[in-house]
Formats: sequence, C-alpha cells, structure tokens
Amino acid sequence: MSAITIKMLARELNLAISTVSRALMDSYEISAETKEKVHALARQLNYQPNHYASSLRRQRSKTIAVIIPEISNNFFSHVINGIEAIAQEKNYHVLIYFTHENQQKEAEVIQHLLSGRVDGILMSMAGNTTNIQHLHPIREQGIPIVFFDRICADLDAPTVTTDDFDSSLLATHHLMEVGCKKIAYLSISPHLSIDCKRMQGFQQAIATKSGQVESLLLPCSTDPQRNQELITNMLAIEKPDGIFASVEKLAIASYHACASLGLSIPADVKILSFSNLETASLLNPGLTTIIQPAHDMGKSAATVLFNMLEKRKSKNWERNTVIRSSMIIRRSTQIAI
Amino acid sequence: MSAITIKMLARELNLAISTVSRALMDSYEISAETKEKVHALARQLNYQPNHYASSLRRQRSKTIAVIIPEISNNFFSHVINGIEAIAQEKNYHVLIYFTHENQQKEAEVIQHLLSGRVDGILMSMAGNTTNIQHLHPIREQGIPIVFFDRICADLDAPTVTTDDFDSSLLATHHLMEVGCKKIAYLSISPHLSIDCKRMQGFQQAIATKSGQVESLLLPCSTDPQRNQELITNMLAIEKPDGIFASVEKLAIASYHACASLGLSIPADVKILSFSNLETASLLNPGLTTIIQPAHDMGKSAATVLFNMLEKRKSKNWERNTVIRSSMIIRRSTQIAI
DNA sequence: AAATTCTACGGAAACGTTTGCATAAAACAT
DNA sequence: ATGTTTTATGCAAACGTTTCCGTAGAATTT
Repeated sequence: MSAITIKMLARELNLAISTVSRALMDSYEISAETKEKVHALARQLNYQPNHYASSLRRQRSKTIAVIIPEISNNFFSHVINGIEAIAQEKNYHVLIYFTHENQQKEAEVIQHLLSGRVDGILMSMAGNTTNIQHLHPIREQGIPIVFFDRICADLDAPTVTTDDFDSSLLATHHLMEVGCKKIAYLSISPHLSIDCKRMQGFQQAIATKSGQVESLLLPCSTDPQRNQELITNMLAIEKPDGIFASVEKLAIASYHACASLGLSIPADVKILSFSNLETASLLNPGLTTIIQPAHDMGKSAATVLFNMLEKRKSKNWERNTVIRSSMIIRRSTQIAI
Repeated sequence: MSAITIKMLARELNLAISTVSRALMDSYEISAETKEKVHALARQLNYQPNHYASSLRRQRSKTIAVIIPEISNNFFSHVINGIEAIAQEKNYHVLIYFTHENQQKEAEVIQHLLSGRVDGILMSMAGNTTNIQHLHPIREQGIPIVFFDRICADLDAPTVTTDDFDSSLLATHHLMEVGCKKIAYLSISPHLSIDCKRMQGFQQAIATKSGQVESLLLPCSTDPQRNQELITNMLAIEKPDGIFASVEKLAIASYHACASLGLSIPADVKILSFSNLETASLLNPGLTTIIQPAHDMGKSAATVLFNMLEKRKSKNWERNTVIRSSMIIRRSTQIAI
C-alpha cells in the first residue's frame, strides 16, 4: 500500500538508517558487501526515495519551472520540447506555468516559486507586463533564472534569443524587393522585447528606402477575433500592399482578413511572418516565414540554466546567447506575374 | 538572501512555532489579534511556506503529473491548456513529462512518480506501449490516475475520450458520399485505443457498402519522413481516391505526398483527418477535419482527477467521460466539379 | 467556592531524508 | 604490547512544516 522508506529497509536488514542511505547513494565508506545487500532489497521492494524529504534536507529539488505566456503556440511548444530534452538528460523535473499574457498571473506564479520550490527558472515574459517589481525577489533570493525569447532587459540575467533585429531587417528588405510600397507592421505588444527588436529592424529597413516606401504600424491585441477585425479594417482603409506579422497568430489573422475582403495573396498583399508553423508550406498560398530555432532555443536556455545550477561559483556563464533564425520564402511574397 | 521560515516569524513575534503555523492557516484556536500580527509580519517579510516541508508533513503535494507522448502536437497542447486552467483554479501545480511515444521512457517516468511525488496523474499512453506492467504499481500504491484520449483499457481507471468510433463512422460515410471508392486508413499505431476505435468505425462504415467500396490499411510510423514515403508509395501503387488520416500529422504527410506526386486534392484524392489544426481552413485546399474537443477534454480529465483527490472515499466518480468531436467539411473532400 | 469548560497558546513529535560526528573493530606502525 | 590510523557502521541532529497533546488562566457552571 504505502511507499517503502529507507527506515523499512534499515529495519529489514538490521542496519542503521544512515548506513542504508549511504549505501543507496553509493558512498565510499560503505563496504561493497553491504551496498549489494541494500541495493538488492531496494530493488526487490521497489524502493523509491521520497522526493520531498530529500528536497527538504538537501536544499535543492532537482526541479525547474518554465513560465511561458501560453502553450497553444507552436513556438513555445517547440521550446518546451527542447527544454524537456535537456531536463530529462540531467534528471531534472519540469513544472510548467502559463501566464496567459497576464502580469498579475505572472506575479502570482513567481511569488509562489520564491519558497525554494524550484532550483531555477526559465521564463518568457507575458505580453502585458509593464512593471517588473515582481521579478526582483528572484534576484534577491538568488534563484537562477534564464530568459528566453521575450527577455527582460532591465534584469541582469542570462538570455537566449534569436536575431530578431537582423531577421526583421532581412525580411523587410525582402518585402521591398518584391515590390511592396506600403508595408504594415503588425505589433503584438510594444512591451515585449521581441516586438521592439523586430519593429526596429523593420523601421531601419524602411528608412533605407526613405520616401519610396511607406510604413504602417498596427498594434494588435491578444484576442484573435479582434485582431482579425483590426487587420480587416486596416486593409480596407489603408490598403497596404505588404504585411509583416510579428508573430504567427497575426499572420493567420491576416490570411483570414484577406479572405474576408476577397484580397489575393500575394497579388494584392504580400505577407510574411515570424512563425514556426509546420504547415506554412501547405497554406494557400504558402507563407513566407522567419523560422525561429525554437527547439534549439529551449535546449540552449536549459543548458545555460543547468550550468548556473552546477557551478554556482564561477559566474561566467553565457550572458546572451543568440541563435539565428532563417527565412524561407514562399508564395505569399512572390512577385505577381 | 535565504527564504523566511515560520521559525523566524515565531522568534520575531515571541510566539511558538505551532502558534504561528496555526495563525497562518487560520486555525480557530488562535485569537484574531494574534492572527493579525502574524499575517502582518508574514506579509511584510514576504513569507512563502516551504512547499517541500509542507508536502512531507501532510502527505500531499498539491501537484499532479501530466504524462503525454509529445507536445509538438496541437491536440496535446490544447489539452494541457485545459488541464492547467483547472489546476490553476484549484491551486495545484503541474509537472509535465513526455514519453516520446516510448514505453521505456513511460515506465521510467511512472517509476519515479511512485514516491509520492504527485497526488495524481493524468496520462495519455505512448504509441509503442504494448506491455502495461509498469502501470500496475500505480494502482497498487493507490495513486489516482485518469487516462485521456489514449486510454488503457486493461486498467481500471476513469477515462476521458472523444467519440472516436462514431466520428470515424460519420467521417467515412462522408468520404463515401462524396464518391470515394477506394479509401485508405492511415494508422498511427495499432496499440493505441484511439487508433483501434477509429479503425473500427472506419471498417464498419466500409462494411455497410460492402463490395462497392474498397478499403486499404496503411500502418505508419512515428517518423514524418518515413511516413511521407510510405504514403507516397501507397498513393503511387494502390491509387486510392480517399484518405482517412487517423491523426493530424498523417494528414500533413499526405498533403506533402500528394504534392510530390502532383496529385490534386480533392480531384484525385480526398483527404480528411482527426485534427486540431488551427490553420485547417487556410490549407490548400482546406482540410476536412474531425475536431476533437481537446481543451474540454483536458479540463474534464483534470476535473475528474480533482474529484478523486478531494473525496477519496466515495468511489463513484465519473468512470468514462465521452466528449463529442465535430466534423468540419472543407474543400479537401469536396466533390470534384 | 469549587468544579468544570473554554480559550489561546506552547512543547514536542513526526514526515523521510542527508550528514556531521562518534566509535567499535581491524589493520598497521612503533 | 602499546599507540595510531583506517574501515565500516551507528547515533542524532538537522531541513521546515503540521499536528497531537498538554496546560495556564479566564470564563462559565453547579
């Protein structure tokens, strides 16, 4: 019924609790003979160490927390995959929390994690987080944290990102090369590092063709329905001939908006987007995407975190890791024939 | 630096540890006055109870585990979302594990969870799990478990599923109504409950038109590359005019296969699939899908589990919850004009 | 006034580990 | 033979809670 404890093993074998404990962790001061006996019984009774007792005693839990805005997002699910791959390798466990882009929720989660619940944190900021007061206790308590993708610039912590600025620059140039004269940037949230960087790249590219290419900025929301309305309105009124979607969901909303207006992609409007959509090539038309190395970013962030956990002393771990995205050009930005 | 403990609060306030503990948990035998003092100090010092100490003492952790095959799958990410919604509401924490469709890994995860690490388990079986020996200790130790989607028929535990059989029946009839005469069923893994049920629905539908409609069975793998080859081969050799993909990834592979052979959907081959793809309507052509109520299934599974946790006695919780899927017909199964 | 019940709190044991320290027995050195 | 080191083990204290039990003093009843 109830689980086997070290105490039971000790009693059964007529050994002290400490001896059994040491035997199980393969301590050098236990004879090979005793170790064998202990291990044999442990196997036989299917002994599993109590994680909570162990975590309480040593002051670490072999658990990390991943805090992300949401999971119904290809990028984040691939990141998680990468994180889990590393965690599994290191025998760590992963607690997962969603902020739903909500600062309040983000604060609550962090508040909870301050109790030593986890050894470290991997985090991507919520879209509507403007105030970062709730992040300070993390540093005060010295809990290792690594930010990925949506970083917090005002906090001194390692980050793992992709080359948002450069990719945006490249992508915008591409739009201009295929003939766009009036390009709209669809922003997901001006508080997010990624959005800022991407917009900067966009604007810098536009600036190089100053006077020849017009730019538009459309701030979007977290509500898909509302986004589609916003985009539809913009398409109808401003009539841009290019759309740069900062995130996948805005590209999808754009496709729907075009469909509702009977606009043809790419003849009337060309669209590209940061996106990890697996079906990008199967869309009608295929969507030109800037593919973020999500899986690698997850692995990388986890690796940096584990480095911090393992050698707490040497504070010279990677500060800012940047992994390059790659652009795949498809029909959505093809020059009309 | 280090976290605040109850002991520190007690010393500061000249109270016994037990008094502080009781005050914090709002026990009736503590005066309102004392409670107020304790709460005030706790707030001021930002006290956070140590989760491990607490979990060790009471024998519950306020944590559940979710064991799924993978996350890069729209269905599972939506399920997780539903689970997290309920967990958050109940103030529970969620540990997440991926089996990568691997029985070995599945066994390891479960092995670990036997130590009282979690209060309950939500699980969807791995694709290549044939032997369920590793599941028995869960029942022996009395750890509450709920299976969702890919259930384990041989274990007496509550399940949350969708109406796989009926939906398959309906979908297959649809394929036949739009004129398919030779329909291939793409199987993901014959060991999975969902695959069996879906195949049965498929076969039963075919049987009603016995002699008039031919059926094909293509067992697929977990490797996308390989699947595409298998499907391409089948399309080339057997020339079916309809494909029923048991899971989303096989539909995607089918689209790619058709593209590589220059086959037109739906003119040459009609395709439908169980799928939660958000972009189904934007594909070329739009994919007819049987949408599983993933989010609701997650919420439902979590709710059943929490019911088990809360009233351990009354064993009359829902045994088998079935939530209906819905079919959305799109161009991929349209009658050619 | 004595006996009883409440009220509000303290002491200490427990949850299952890990680990610093102590110590018999054995091995070795003088 | 005596002293010293080594080897293998045991004892007990921690980790931070929760909770059983006990008890002064106040309040109430008889």
